Amino acid sequence: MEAIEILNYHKLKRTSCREGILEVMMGSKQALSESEIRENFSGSYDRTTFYRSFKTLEANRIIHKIVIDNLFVKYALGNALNPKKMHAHFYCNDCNAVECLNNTPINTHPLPKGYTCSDTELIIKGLCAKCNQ
Amino acid sequence: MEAIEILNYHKLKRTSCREGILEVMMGSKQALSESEIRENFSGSYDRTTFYRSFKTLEANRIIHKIVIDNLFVKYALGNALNPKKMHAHFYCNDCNAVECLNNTPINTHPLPKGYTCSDTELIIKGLCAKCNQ
DNA sequence: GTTCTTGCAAAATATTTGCAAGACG
DNA sequence: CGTCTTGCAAATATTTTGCAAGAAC
Repeated sequence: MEAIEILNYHKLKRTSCREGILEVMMGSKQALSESEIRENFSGSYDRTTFYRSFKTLEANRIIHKIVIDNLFVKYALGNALNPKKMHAHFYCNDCNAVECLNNTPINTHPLPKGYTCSDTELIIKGLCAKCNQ
Repeated sequence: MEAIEILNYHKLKRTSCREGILEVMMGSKQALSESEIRENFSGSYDRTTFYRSFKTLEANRIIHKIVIDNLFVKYALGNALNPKKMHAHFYCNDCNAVECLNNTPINTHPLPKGYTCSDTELIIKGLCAKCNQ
């Protein structure tokens, strides 16, 4: 799926900022921060515009946000076919990379009486293959 | 264990700010934010001092930090006997309360080849018993 | 042409740092 | 008394908001 198709599908206006963000993200295996996306960007946009674009894309479940402690905020593409499917995220303590672990299932967890769960966030921290050498 | 004992045990100077923070936290079943702790505080301290105190207490594993997306940063007492033991956190979407789920085990999760895990963070979001009524 | 998006400037917020004064042990 | 802690002021960083101009459809 191309960036433009995604925008059309969600009935979002095709602007070069949104299109560029999606292209950068589709070209990366890792989650990217606002500044990382801006660095890989051909055009030049105001940060405000980036933040607003992220918000729109997130509201449409095209991308999702991952917050590592308070250190990093990164964004990753959602699974367009199954946007609600939960998945775990991996954070490398060494190179700070963040990636989605689509094959790591999240088990259901027992909760105290009367509690209900709507969502689960699992962040696994450690060292990625490169940093482990 | 009293606040002063905890400080002594970790060879930290007994200052009224640290002592007060620990007392407020020991009196709460929930994780508290910097501002919530400051509100429940008898004395009056600079925010800088609070942040530095949190940092010291966290470095000594007396408390730990829980970050909910980018919305809330809260602190909770660690388990003094077993500070490294991981546990899950519950976040209530309605009342924004955060609490430690000490009885919820965190399973080990399969990782890609070459990856190693040093820590796991699990945040379960939903509604707490009160907000579920 | 109407509605949504952008850029700019400015505000809000959380957190950190340097430095001198003060408290702890 | 030496070291660690505090308060103040200021810096940093991130994100949000209002408003007018501009682009999309």
